Amino acid sequence: MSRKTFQRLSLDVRRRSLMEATLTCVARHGLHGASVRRITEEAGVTVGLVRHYFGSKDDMIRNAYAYLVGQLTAQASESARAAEGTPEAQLASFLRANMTRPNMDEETVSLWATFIGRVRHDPGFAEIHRDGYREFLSVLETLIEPVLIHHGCPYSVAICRNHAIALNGLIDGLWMEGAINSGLYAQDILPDLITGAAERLLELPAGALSVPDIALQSTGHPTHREQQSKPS
Amino acid sequence: MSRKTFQRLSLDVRRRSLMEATLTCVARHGLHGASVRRITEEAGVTVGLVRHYFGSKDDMIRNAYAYLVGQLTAQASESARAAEGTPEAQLASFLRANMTRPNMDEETVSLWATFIGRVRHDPGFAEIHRDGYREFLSVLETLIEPVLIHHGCPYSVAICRNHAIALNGLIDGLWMEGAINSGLYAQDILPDLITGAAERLLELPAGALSVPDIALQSTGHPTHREQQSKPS
DNA sequence: CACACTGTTATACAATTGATTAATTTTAAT
DNA sequence: ATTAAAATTAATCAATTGTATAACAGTGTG
Repeated sequence: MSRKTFQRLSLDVRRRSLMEATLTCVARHGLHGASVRRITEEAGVTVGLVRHYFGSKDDMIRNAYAYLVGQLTAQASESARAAEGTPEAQLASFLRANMTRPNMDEETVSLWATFIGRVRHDPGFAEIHRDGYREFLSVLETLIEPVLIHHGCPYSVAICRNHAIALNGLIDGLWMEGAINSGLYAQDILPDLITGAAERLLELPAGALSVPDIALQSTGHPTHREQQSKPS
Repeated sequence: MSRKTFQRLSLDVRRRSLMEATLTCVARHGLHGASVRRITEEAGVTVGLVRHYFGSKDDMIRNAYAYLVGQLTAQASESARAAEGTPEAQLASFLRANMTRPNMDEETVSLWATFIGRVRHDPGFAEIHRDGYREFLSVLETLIEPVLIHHGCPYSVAICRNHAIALNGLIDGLWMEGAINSGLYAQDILPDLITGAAERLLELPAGALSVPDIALQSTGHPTHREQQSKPS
């Protein structure tokens, strides 16, 4: 009967491995089914390590949530930065990125929702959520501002912020319902749908955010844009 | 040591009492903290009744989720029906109702999010969610249609449906982020914010959905509408 | 009033939970 | 090679979990 062989990993690597295993288990079995044993088995280690790297299971889960939110906001900022070209193209690319993989992913949404449910009663979760939300709003404002100015729309910090709040609501709602997708509509209508909706929300001329020939390869659907998204 | 005295309640009453206790516990402690013992204590009964009224704890929770979704959609339909007057006033009233109590309630949102997190991996939950979502979309389409027609907007079933999807996303997102409210803005800017956003989303003339003097008492804020929506 | 029915309580049970501790093994420094 | 530090395992703990079962008690029926 020999002991399990193991590797000593650096603090960062091991911590991240445990947090990712935590997220995997929470997504798969819910918060209630994500036991320390399942998580550590998923990470390929034994239970004792939880205490060693995090004080407790709850602490590990909080850290995993922060890790998830960090990934999400980083991904969002990334999508925004990656898009080049006009401010319109950047905003459009950001919106479309949130309606396609990998950003719009059912497992991620499940995770996100599960944690959101704990925000109300756990101050630690609340802080993590608030920071992520603030960051997302900030990114949106940065993207919206030059578009409004460029089109000579009525502009002020307050207007821009209100637009960001509304647009964030739209993104969140479509992101969630779209990812969970109940089969009531095809998911691939969403990129065009949100583009049109954003144009109207910001009172831009129709088509202001639609793809200008090139420039949107990064969304994954470069070639076919067409009929289905035309509400008018 | 005497036994606990008790009342024999009708099947419906007892079942509902157990489901409500379940929702209370899930909201307060999360799915993982909502044990059979806590739930039955909350309901004022002993653990054995779970097996008697529901086959298992999981079955009870599924039923509680369906009960919650039923309440939510009923509340939404109610808000829609309660509003009288022009189609614009009805839609406006519906939107505002979703941005104010009792519809916009942090505990309800927490519950909703917690359950959404299980939709992906539990077919029972998925079906319940889909039915609720379909109902909500249907209500929205019914409200949107006459408004579009009345304003001579471009109209078709497909257009109306796309508008409903977008508007539903907007409502869901704002409802959730607003209820959780992280203190990044005042919650009471939301009724006016969503009204304006909906006007632009549907390409209605500015002010088409703003309160026409009376007609909106049912939202709970009849008298003061104005100044506070300026975040700056 | 006695009866049967069943809603309800009380208790027991095996399984799982998160936490703790001591014994080991890896790793790096000497 | 030796040694010391610490990362990791393995085993144990009391507490809690969901379920099952038998005893009890309230309710309406004859």
